[in-house]
This record gives sequence, structure tokens and C-alpha cells, in this order.
Amino acid sequence: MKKLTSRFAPSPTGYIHIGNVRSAIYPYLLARQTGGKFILRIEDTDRARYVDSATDLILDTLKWLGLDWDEGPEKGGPAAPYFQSERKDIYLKFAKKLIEKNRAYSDATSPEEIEAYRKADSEKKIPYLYRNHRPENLCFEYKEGVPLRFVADPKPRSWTDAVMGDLSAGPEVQDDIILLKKDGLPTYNFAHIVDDFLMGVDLIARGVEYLPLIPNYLALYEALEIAPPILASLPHILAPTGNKKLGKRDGAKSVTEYRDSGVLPEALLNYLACLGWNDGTEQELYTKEELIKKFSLDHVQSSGARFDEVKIYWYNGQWIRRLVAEEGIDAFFPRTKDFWPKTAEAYEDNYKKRVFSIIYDRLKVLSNLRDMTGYFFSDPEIRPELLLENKFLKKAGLSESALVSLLSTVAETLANVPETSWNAETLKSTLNALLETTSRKPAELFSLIRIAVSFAPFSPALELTLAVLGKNVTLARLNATKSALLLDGE
RNA sequence: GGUCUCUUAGUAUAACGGUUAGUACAACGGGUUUUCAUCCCGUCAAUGCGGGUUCGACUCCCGCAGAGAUCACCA
Repeated sequence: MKKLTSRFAPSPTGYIHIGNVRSAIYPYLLARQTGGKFILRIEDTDRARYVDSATDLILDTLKWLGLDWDEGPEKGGPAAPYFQSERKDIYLKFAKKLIEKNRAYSDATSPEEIEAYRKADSEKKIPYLYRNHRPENLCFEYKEGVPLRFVADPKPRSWTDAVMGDLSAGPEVQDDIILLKKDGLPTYNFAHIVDDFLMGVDLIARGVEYLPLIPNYLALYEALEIAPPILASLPHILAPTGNKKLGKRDGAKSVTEYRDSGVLPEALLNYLACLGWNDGTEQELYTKEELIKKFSLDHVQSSGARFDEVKIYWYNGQWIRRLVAEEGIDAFFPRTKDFWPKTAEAYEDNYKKRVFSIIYDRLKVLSNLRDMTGYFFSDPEIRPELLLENKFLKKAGLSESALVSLLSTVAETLANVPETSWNAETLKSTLNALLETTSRKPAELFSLIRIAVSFAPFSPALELTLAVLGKNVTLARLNATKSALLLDGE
């Protein structure tokens, strides 16, 4: 397959939100699949919307997702610089080529006059096209401080979009678009064409919102005698409710917000790649390598796909379990670093690893650790009502004094388990034996013990929980609960 | 309004013009010695509407409806 050079070309106006990372992922996958290059270019020509920290945010996001680039910021490359604001003279050079051919003109028409044209056309109910108001004598030279416009060549145009298929549009959408703004910086419309050409880009993937402009781009390619690259229009990702495209205004989260809540990059990449794409099989879980191998644009859906956070969490749960199974607890453990409760700080990694090993299969996101593991690190608040209102204990008709005596039996029995045998296996058989001696149902005895040591809404299998808590803590908590019940009963 | 695009269950999607229209998430029900989760089993649920082509249409064609995008010295 031909090596494809592709690019991601964000504007540094803020964080990358979840709705537009896909236009980085797909070109990346194709570049890697074909052994081509992936270029990162920062389109910072809009000084009004420029946000200083945004570039770093974008770089961090891509790195975290595992989308490494071959040329661009921090890397450099043969077509440097990769910030459009630093390429002013390059655009001017190309603009002059167009001027020489009488295909671009400086236009001093004021924004007010333009607005008046627009208004007049709309009153006449005819489509507004600037070329209908073009000055009579065009100024075919570059004038600083004045916008430079393209001389349109309106005619029917047809082309093939790698996602949408064969497309065509008439002359009525082709206009004298602005190439250079009055501040001398290029518009996106002009800059991307020049840059993609100079950088050897042969695949452009971007949102469908650019589709109506493509006839103008084709005219520009023609005038500049540049062969157009492969054009791919990616459908929008829709917000969870309504029919609007997912955007920051609809609360689209940044990629980093998902990272900070403990979503794994593997899961997010997997979810986003599969939102609107499918390889025709029933596979759901893809590694990055599998995506690189299997991705193709012709399987990209041409309709918009709705964003579904619930499914991200499903993917994330799957990925947590899969990575733990493949890499083991030790290798996975560093990823949990920022997600433990405050009280866990005093504990050693080894202990936290043991906690993690018995709880990881319950996690949707790593930050669940914060509210799911508290009782492993500090004594829980004793709430007798949790025992008294437990449905199994209630159903068994156990009085407070009966609970106290049960707890005593349990504590005595567990006290006889030697410290050296305090492990899940021994505990399991000890607990099973207790079922016999107390002649209680598992639901009753195990609920009692579970609540007495954790007072948590849920916890891992009982023998595992006790094994990790250790003998001293287990006995101390059983006794504390017992005392609290006795006090309560007075 | 002009131009362009899109339309399979609630959601994401699969189906050389020939399948009882498949899969996953969600929801609901059940099973795995307590809970929550995992895992397993099951239930519910879709081709927007109307024409045409064809022995046969989710698939091809036309019309309609609905939805979206765009019409900037923003990208």
C-alpha cells in the first residue's frame, strides 16, 4: 500500500474535546498502517481566539492517547516551522504566484460595505456571493494591511470523498474567498492548502463542516497547480441529547477530564475509533496495534454518531480487567497512583497492590478507588442501623443480642486462626466451618461479618477482604462493632 | 432561503440484491455461598414514509418527510 502522510492540524483555542479527537485518530491510524508520516501542525492564525496554554494541552492529550507524531512541535522536521504564525512569508510567496496569474487581488472594501452587500442580497432573496460585488478594476498586487482575495473560477465540480463517496457542487458555492487577512496572516482556507502541499500531506481528514468549502479548495488547488490530496469528511459526533454536534457548549469534556477520572487511554482510543467505524466483524475490543492494522476509511459511517459516556465506561472496565490479566498487578499498579483515597497515603504500595488485586474487577474508572476502598485504610464509622436494617439479618429475625453473640463466636473462631495461616484459603474454610457451627445461612453470617468489618455498601468476597485487612484489624473491628451493638441495646 | 450531507432497535453498528435482519452498550429477568461488580444464561427492541426496478430490496432509482452542516478578514 502507498505510504500515506497525514496530519492533525488543531487550532490552539482551548483543550481538545472529545468531539474532535477523532480527526486526529483516523489520520494517525492510516499513517501508521501504511508506514507513512503523521504530522502535527498548529494552526494559530487567529490571534483573537489564541489561547497561550492550548498548544501544550493539545500535545499532552495526543501523547497520553498514544498518538505520536513524526514532524511538528518538539520534533521539528523538513517542512519546519509547524506553527502557521511563523510561516507568514511562505503564504505570501504562494499568494504572489496567484497574483501574477491574476487569480488574487487586494481588496480594500470595508466590512461595512460587505455587510451592506449581504443585506441587499438577502432582501432581494438572492444568494450572497462576494464575486457579484467584485470591484471593477481589480488590484493585482499585494497591498499590506488590505485583505487579499481569490478570483473564483465558478464551474461545476465533482470529486470523491474517501468517506462520503462521489460528491459534486455547482458554481453557486464558489466565491472570492479571502486568502490573506488584513493582518497579513492567512485564512485557514488558504494556509492549509499551502502547508499540506509543502509538507507532503496526501490525506486530509476533517469534519463534515468543511464539506461546503471543498469546491473552493478545488479551485485553489487548480490555480496553484497542486494535485489535491485524498479528502475525507468525518461525520460529526452528536451530543448525548438533542441533535446537535457535540461541542464545548454542550458540555463536551476534554480528553484530559476523562484521563483525570481514571479512564485509560486504551479504552478511550478504542471507544472513539469505534464510534462511527467498524471493521465488519463483531470485535469490540481493539488494541492500538489492531486498529492500525484494521482501520479503513471506507468503513467509516457517513452519518453522525451519538456520543455515549456509558459505553466509554464499559470499555474502560473491560480494559482494566484485560490489562491486569495481561500485564499483572505489578505492571498495572503505577497507573492507579493518583486515584487512591487520602487515607491511603500512609500505606505501602504492597498493601495497596493487595487491595487493588481484590477490587479491580469492580472498577468502571480508576477514580472509583477513592470511594470504594476507604475501609481498607481507616476504621469505618460504625453504624449499627446497617446491621439492624439488613434484609437478610432482618428476615432471620436476629435480635441485637443474637447478633452480639454471633459476632463473639466469629471473633473467637477467627482468633484461633494463626497469624501465619491468615490467608484467603484458610479463611474460606474457617468461614465455611462457621456456617456449620452457627447453623446460619451464608446470606446471614456473611452479611453480618461483611458489614461489621466494612460498613460499606459493597466489598470484595469476604475471605479476600478479611485476608487483606489482616487478623488484628479484623478482630478489632468485630469487637468494636460488638461493643457498639451492646451500647446501642442499653 | 440557497447549497450540500445524512436516515437499521433507546444508543453504536453488521448484513456480494436472497439470513428467522446479526452483534455490543443500555434496560429488564435469572444463575454463580452475603453485598457491589465481574462472568454466564435469557427477555425486550430496528430497516423514516411513498412509489418504482426485480422472481426477490436494508441494499439500486425517483419523490416526500425529518435531521444536520454551511453561507466570516473562525478554523
